[in-house]
Amino acid sequence: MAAMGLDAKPLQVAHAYQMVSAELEARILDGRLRPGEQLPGEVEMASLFGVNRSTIREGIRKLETEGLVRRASPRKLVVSIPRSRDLATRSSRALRLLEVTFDELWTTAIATEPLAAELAARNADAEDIARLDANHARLKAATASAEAGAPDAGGEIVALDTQFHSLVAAAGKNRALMLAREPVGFLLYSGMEALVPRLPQAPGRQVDAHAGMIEAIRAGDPARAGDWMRKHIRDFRRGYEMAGLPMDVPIAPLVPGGARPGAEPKA
Amino acid sequence: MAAMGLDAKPLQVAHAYQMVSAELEARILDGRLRPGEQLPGEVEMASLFGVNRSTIREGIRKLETEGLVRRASPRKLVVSIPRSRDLATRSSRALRLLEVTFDELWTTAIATEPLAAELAARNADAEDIARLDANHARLKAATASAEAGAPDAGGEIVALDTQFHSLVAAAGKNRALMLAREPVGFLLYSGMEALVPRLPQAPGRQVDAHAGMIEAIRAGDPARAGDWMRKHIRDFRRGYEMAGLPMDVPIAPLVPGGARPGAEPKA
DNA sequence: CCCTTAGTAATGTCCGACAAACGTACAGAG
DNA sequence: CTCTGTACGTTTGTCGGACATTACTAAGGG
Repeated sequence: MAAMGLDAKPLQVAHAYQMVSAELEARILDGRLRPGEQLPGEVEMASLFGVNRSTIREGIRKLETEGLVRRASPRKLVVSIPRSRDLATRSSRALRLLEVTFDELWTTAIATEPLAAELAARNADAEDIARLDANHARLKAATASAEAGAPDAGGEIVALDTQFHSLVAAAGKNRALMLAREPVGFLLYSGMEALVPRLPQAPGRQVDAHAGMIEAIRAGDPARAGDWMRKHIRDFRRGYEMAGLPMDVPIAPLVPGGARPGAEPKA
Repeated sequence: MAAMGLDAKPLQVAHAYQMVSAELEARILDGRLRPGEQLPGEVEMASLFGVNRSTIREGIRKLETEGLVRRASPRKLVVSIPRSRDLATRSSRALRLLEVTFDELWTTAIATEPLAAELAARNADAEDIARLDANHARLKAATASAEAGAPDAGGEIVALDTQFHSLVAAAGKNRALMLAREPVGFLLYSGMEALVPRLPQAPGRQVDAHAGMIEAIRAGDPARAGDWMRKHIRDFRRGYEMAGLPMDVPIAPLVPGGARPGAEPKA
């Protein structure tokens, strides 16, 4: 019974909890339910949809996970816009599981990050610049303590650098770019963790580049901000090369030291 | 009671179903559970974690929504890598809810799309080019039927254009870039829906640009492929301007014709 | 060896129940 | 009069059990 006129249509049965989430999702997406609006309680929804409360719960769980719905307080369920923070985390996780290489991330970053810097130079307001300054102050402090031989300063430098680039993107006021670059940046800059111990001069160069970029953004000079960013990103790659780190292997391998036997699920 | 030394920490209670999903998620992310591996049934997991089956279900629902787990068949729950398709859909939805403007999307695209074209020219294999050719054939057909006055050809042209750019990105073999550009492209090219009826010559120019790009990719000429893409994207903006469409308003407004009264939730 | 068929087991859904927490209303203290 | 504390009803989170449907499995027949 190979072909009888139909070509392998999925035809997945619609489960009740999926219909609940699909229905609510549709109402949110077409504006019938608007962000901030509160949803009725589980019991009431159960009677509205004509299903059991357990089913409603599973449907809500799906929307909650998708970020279309959020708990304003433990008892208030409100419609909301997915936070880019969460979306970025998800994408970042997926990229890690896909075992993307340094090269893939870097190639993407060299396209997005300079643009973010240029936009920042055009659109940054006083608050953005204050945040960049604050970040830079903390980076200088962390760099100093790293040079003094502090043990855990590397991790903080990575976190601050990641944040710096997010702040630059945020200052650019382009939400599409922010969402697109965030997961890439998050993963790419985490690769610096491996760089710091092998290249002691890296943090110093980084501090200079950040300083130059902040200055260009403050001056409202897009070209200069973009140039600093390009230089900064290229420098990162050069550092990676000099440290002898490979660019064509997963940046964050799934199983660093091999899977441990025992402690298996399903026992 | 403004400041008393603590800065509003969330301190959210950990619910059982959250611990279930968090535990499984941790095992997936550190490699103890590997993609493809099958998970035990709900009853067994319930006894393993010492919670009720309903609780397990809610936890699994979360992982399922996140894409870390998938049903290979209705009875088989396997660990999986989130599909970039799903992630892109989510991000795209979020951008729409955020009411991003044409300008934001376009500015991001002018940075990512040419890069995708360049990478495609470097890395495309025979299958990629075959897919591009197939897409282009269908686009030519749709364009012809649109010029002949077919009613619904506009929608197909949009879908084919969106797919074309995805195919180009896929041919570039950079997964980070694919993930970053997909939601932006999806939303941006959907804006062409409004363009086609007002600018009858647009599809023709589009066909030419796609043809040129495919040719450059086939020839393995990154610079030319990138140039075609830049031209194509700039042309899109020009078309948008010429059609008198605004660039600084949401590309896909949430409430197109105003909210309808009645049919409100919570009756 | 392939196909059919019966049996088993798992999922999806429902029902009912209860403790803990959250919100609210009200009473009392400052 | 405002603030604090308490009592109450409500809602959520979790539990236990139950059932129909339907995948998988394995025995049986061709």
